[in-house]
Amino acid sequence: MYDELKYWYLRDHKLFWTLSISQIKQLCIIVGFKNAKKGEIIYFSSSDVPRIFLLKKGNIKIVAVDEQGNETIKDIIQKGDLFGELTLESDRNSNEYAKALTDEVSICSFLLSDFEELMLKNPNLALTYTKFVGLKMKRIKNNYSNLISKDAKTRLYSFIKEWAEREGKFDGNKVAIENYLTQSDIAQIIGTSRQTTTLLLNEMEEKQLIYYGRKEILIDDISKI
Amino acid sequence: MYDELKYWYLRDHKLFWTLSISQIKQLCIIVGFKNAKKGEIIYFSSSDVPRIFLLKKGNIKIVAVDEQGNETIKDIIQKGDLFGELTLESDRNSNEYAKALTDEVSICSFLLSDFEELMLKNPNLALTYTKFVGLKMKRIKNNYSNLISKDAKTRLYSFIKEWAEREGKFDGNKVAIENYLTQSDIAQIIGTSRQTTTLLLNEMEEKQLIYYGRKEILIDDISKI
DNA sequence: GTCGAAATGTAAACTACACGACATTTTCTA
DNA sequence: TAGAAAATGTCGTGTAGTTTACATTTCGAC
Repeated sequence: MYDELKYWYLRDHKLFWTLSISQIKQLCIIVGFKNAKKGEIIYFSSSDVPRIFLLKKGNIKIVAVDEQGNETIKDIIQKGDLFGELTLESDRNSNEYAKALTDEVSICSFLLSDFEELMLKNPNLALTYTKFVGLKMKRIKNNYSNLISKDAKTRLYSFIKEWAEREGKFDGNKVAIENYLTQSDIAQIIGTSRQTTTLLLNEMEEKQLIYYGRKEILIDDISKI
Repeated sequence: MYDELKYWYLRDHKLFWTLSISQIKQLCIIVGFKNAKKGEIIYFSSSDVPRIFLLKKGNIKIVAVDEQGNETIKDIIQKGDLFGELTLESDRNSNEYAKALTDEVSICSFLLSDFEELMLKNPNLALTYTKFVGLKMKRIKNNYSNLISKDAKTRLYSFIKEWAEREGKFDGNKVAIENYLTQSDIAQIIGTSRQTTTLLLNEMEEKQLIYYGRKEILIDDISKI
């Protein structure tokens, strides 16, 4: 891949705004690339050197499989998110993989060591990165305390609300969300069975709160959710 | 409080190992202090400037109270942990407070802005801090995926196991944990009712897996949990 | 267009767990 | 050292939500 193109891929990310053009180009030298289509499974070679990944386009889910073969969604990564080994230690015991949720997915990666070096040279980058991670942590924590105390319906409602607020296209109180998740995915995220999710979604549709489609979810009035 | 003492309070924390003595002393100038006894509630004035807190001694829990008055444990903070506003934005809607879980608790705090400034001057600190936050996030994520897929018993087992691994005193396969949590606390953390937790703990005791005391928990063989 | 797989819909039986309602024990405090 | 307040123990009852099991719909590949 041409260096120029790589440069453009990084340049418009918030995290790198504090860097000069030459610094970005320097980071680009060590960038790897991967493209994928919907449904495709992306494995990360664990034997490799630690890497950080940046999702440039599309959405992916990180799935962990335990000994019994049960799948759990560990994370939904969205366009612009960084993911991967944020710490130094890597998980040896669990095998995780990523699956593309949207039609076109592109991921770029760089070595953790290179990123660290850049952070050392550029403290502003470190600070921005820290805030990035902190924000993400806050989100996870909120989900977490939601899961343990509320019932399935409340969890679904707050999931949809949060999703809408994060990604939806607003038109007054109406919101349209591009739906890249199956009901089964949603079920796993909010921690219920697929059937319960189906039931609840239909219930919401009957109440005219939302319209659920495989490609799109329409919310009539977000203040009612 | 004397500057010398403040200096000693920070000096032995992993996060500040990369700093020189003079740098630590500089940070000390802006440190606030708070001591508390078991059961005491520690409020953080939200109208204040953003602060970062460092728990020097003891254990505390962060509790959030919603409109209905339901309490949810948001976090258990241990000796050496940093907590507070890791991002810049602060929660206005929920009122949180901290409660001392152990007899003697001491918390020191510094201004976020001062900490950020120090990070800018000292990129190594920024890097270490980043790893700190990253590690914490990983822990939370693991708990999270545990909560949604497993039943109460499994959740209790993995909670105790993790607790033991983090804080327990090992003697071969035997582990002793200093218990600063009530069964009600544990119940909230793993997301069950107090009664179920009591039931399961007694069951574990019958099976000779653990001994549960209010001051101490003894695990006979951690590999069996 | 046809076929097969994935996604969604529906319903009955079953179960883990919450919840209320106490009894008992331990700890704190006056 | 008594008495109150937490913490823990125990037991029904009720129910939200899982599980199994299949029907129907939708979508993509050929």
